[in-house]
Amino acid sequence: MFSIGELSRRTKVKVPTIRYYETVGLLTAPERTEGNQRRYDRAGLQRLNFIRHARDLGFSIEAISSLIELQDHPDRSCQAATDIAAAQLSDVRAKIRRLRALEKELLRITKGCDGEGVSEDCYVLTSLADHELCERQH
Amino acid sequence: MFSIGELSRRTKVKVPTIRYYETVGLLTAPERTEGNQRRYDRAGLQRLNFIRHARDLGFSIEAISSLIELQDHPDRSCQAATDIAAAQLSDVRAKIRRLRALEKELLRITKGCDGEGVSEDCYVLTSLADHELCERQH
DNA sequence: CATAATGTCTCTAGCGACTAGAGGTTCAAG
DNA sequence: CTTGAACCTCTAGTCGCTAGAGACATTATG
Ligand SMILES: [Zn+2]
Ligand SMILES: [Zn+2]
Ligand SMILES: [Zn+2]
Ligand SMILES: [Zn+2]
Repeated sequence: MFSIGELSRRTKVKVPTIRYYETVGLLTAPERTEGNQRRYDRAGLQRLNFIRHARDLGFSIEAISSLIELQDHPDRSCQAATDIAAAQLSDVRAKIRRLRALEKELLRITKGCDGEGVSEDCYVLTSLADHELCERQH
Repeated sequence: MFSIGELSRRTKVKVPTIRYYETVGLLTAPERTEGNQRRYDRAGLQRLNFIRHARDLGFSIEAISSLIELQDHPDRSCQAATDIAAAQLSDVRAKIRRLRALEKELLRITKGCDGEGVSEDCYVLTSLADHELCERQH
């Protein structure tokens, strides 16, 4: 049995975030002391570690909710879990593709000016004003 | 002189977004008709195109504000503009690095289960519960 | 010229995932 | 028993929009 601060230290999740997870239903409300303070057990710790790991991997709160729901029913098919993970992977890949396109254009833009000149002739500003100068879509 | 709807059509920026840009000071308030409706000119169109392009490249509203400020003073040094663009590039690259690490782990995780089994034995769920299974930091 | 349809106005609230702060209570150490 | 850190709830702010309500303006058609 440990306090919210202790749980925070062990999971590296900030105290207000833990309370936030409780209000949105990701964490079930733990026991309280007589003085109304939260006390967590090993199960609470594990659950929060799960949440933190999934958040670090970019899963949404909603997705994590579904995953936890599944975890709580060991006999159910895990199809939903693999679907969620696959969706997350393709999401990440889409983001990478987009960012790579941005990187390309930003590289061209930053290379075009050394910052020694004056705003009027700046390639950075000119490029931003005209998408036609871009090599690809983004 | 054209309406906000016309401006929206020409720039592909939604009407409420245009109004939002005005409230946060990105767009200067345009003239109004007698009936209080906004009327834009060519300069307004150019400015909004600039904003949209910069937003598409991931610049923050604040960064765009600075860039526009600079654009309005053609005689100033453009150092700030190149700094902002360089910062944006390194930001994008940091995001790419992070997402690539996520992609790696998510690939491992999704490969580990075909979704045919049961929640209890699911590699997706097990992996999320234990960061030790991850090959790298993320 | 009257009406109807579409466009526009302001204002407020909501999204996701927190984060910060105020003002008050409880706990643990000395 | 006192002190100070940790805890409590509640509200509001972050970013960049987006959606909706209810009212007014403009434009197209008959
Ligand atoms: Zn320059
Ligand atoms: Zn472009
Ligand atoms: Zn599985
Ligand atoms: Zn991990």
